[in-house]
Amino acid sequence: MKGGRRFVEVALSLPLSPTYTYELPQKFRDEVACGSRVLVPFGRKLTTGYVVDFTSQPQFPLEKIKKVSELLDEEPLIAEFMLRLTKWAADYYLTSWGEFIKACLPAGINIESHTVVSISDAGLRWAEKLASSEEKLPHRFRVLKHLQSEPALPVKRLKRLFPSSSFYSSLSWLHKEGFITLREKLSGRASPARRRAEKEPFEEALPGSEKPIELTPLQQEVYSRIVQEMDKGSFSTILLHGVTGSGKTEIYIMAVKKVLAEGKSALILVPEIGLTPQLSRRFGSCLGNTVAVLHSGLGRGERLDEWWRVKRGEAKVVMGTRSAVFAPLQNIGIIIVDEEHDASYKQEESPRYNGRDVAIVRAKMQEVVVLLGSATPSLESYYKAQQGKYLYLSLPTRVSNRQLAEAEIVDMKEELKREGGTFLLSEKLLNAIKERLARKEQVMLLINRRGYASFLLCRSCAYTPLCPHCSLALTFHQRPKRLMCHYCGYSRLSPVQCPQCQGEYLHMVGEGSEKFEEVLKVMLPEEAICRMDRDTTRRKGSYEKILTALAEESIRILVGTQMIAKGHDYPKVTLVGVVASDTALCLPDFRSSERNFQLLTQVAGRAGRGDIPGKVIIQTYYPDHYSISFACQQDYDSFYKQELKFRKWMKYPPFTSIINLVVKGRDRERVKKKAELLAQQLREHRDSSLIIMGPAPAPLARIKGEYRYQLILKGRVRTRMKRCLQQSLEALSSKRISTKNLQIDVDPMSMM
DNA sequence: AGCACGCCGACT
DNA sequence: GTCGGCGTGCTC
Repeated sequence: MKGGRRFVEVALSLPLSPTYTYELPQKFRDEVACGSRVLVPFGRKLTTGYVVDFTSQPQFPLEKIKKVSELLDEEPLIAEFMLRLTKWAADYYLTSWGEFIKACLPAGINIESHTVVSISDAGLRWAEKLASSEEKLPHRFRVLKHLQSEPALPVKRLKRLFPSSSFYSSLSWLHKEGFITLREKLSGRASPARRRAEKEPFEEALPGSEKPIELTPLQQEVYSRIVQEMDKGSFSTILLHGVTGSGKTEIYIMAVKKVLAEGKSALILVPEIGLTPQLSRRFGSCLGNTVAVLHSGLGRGERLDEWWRVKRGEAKVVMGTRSAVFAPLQNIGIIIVDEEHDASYKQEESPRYNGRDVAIVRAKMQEVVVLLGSATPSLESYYKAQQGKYLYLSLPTRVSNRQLAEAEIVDMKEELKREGGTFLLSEKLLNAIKERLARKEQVMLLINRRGYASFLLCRSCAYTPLCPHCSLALTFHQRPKRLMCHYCGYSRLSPVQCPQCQGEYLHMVGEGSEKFEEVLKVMLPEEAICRMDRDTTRRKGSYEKILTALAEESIRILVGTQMIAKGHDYPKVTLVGVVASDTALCLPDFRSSERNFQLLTQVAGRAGRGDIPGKVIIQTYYPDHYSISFACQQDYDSFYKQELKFRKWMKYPPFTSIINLVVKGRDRERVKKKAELLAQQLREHRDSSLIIMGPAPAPLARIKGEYRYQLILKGRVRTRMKRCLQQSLEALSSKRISTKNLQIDVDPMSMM
């Protein structure tokens, strides 16, 4: 059946949903398989595509079908089940298949062409003539003049030099007249270099070099239950709900060792690998160099090396961030998702997906157990467990009979009535800090706001500098003195005077981590105080540096944002203080209570991990809020019940799904009208599952110049609903879905 | 996404 | 007339 292999269906690494048909030259017919990477002509360009199917009867007119230019690999890089997984993801998240396939290959491996412009002899002569006339030239001649001095310039760069919407018409005019030549140049061929990364932390460690793990009876019980589930050899989801310090890591390691002993491989997902150096170190020392680490912090070469180690089967354990869910592991035995509630599993750029949810689907496709672990499970996972869809296992106590930290609430309303009371530090917290320091212990202080002041306010005209792209006030930073948007990253120098009325007094409202650090240093001048937030950990290695200093006790007080709440284990930290614990509650996010509860519980978990009992002091203006009081009591179940009630009252049941319609484009106002039209059409479909459709609450409504609409569905995103969405979109753009101006971000809260 | 094409008002 | 702005449609 050679004829059946004459044409291939190719998914392109572009945001285009359909697959394209190409003719396969005879010489490739025996080698190409599904999952092969090929170089194909597309429009004027050459681009990388992925073979997803073979046909003998193309749907497309034969005379318009082009030929595959090149076969890029001897063996298909994408395994069959990866094609299935990415196809599922593309359908589910309404993104192109090719983009998802691209996401499961190491960055930079693809080959693309870019157009290079050169000036011709005729063009040079013409440009000479132009040089004499100095009056403002038409766009195309300005471009031509610029090319005089450049032998060859990529179109992309030229476009950036002459930004105008008529750029392409100028270019095609110059081309038509023969003044320029256009060439396609290939780029991006990254050879699978066999360069070993230096400073390789796991290189020396041999498997089993650490002393054997001893499980407590409770851990043993949970582990046996997991083993029982794994031995069934089929798909199931386990939710491991273990309080902070209950020893989930030991269980992960045991499960991975079991899988390795059976000759299978394991995948471990963590929220942000840089934030859990302890965890990756433990895995490394227990399992040796069979562990590959995949995360965005790696350089291109390192990433490629690690990827190939996995692909070749040299590395049997992959530990990585969300993108590692697409790691090319063969014969997988278990998938572990640590801190499954963490928001960083969600990728906010295209292709948008949730690593945890893709992990569950992968586990289902490969018929293995997926273990979701957390001290504060997401509402949706807990809900599934309650429904019996997930197996629920819990570790309600800490190891070594250690108690959970005792928590105390300070009502800041009362504190401010007191003489000498300040916004930032209550008398109680200050005294507690002094007490711990006198005992040579360590303190962690959480202030969940970066920068120096939340915003500036002119005292004479009440002007507040806002982000030009988002509907948010700019945060004032002291070092360097800049105004920054914490949503989109926009930043500019801070004005000295009010830009509106030239008033001299710009009042600073709301304190951030920078200011808090300053205040502390004044109050406790003798102490070694360190701040840890996005601003102080931007440089590579600075994060580890701070944590090492903390471990060596050269830091006595660590001040920081939520970054300090992540899984650290420092036995000398006996006090955790939370300053203004309500900032998270004031966000326009229906998950804000849940996030607040999770943050407080996680940070409280940092206290008392050694032999000395820990203490948590929470300063708040809302001492009665359930997310705070239940976090203090470490009572997840009560919180869960309360939150469920709250969401039902808000019409956001736990099984709600959200579809964000992200609308962007130069003329945003007009596109916004389009989105409104779409909303109208969707409402006319009268799908019973659709309950709310409208602009997302500010400031979610406008981020980075995009407008967001939200579609809130009762229940998960069902096929029927998706079909309706697709139809409406197609009707709207009259053709296929274009992700150019209308992006869909499906944020389903429940799966399977 | 990247690019071509065609329409339209504005202005040499 | 042509320039530049903008919307629309196509790429196997």
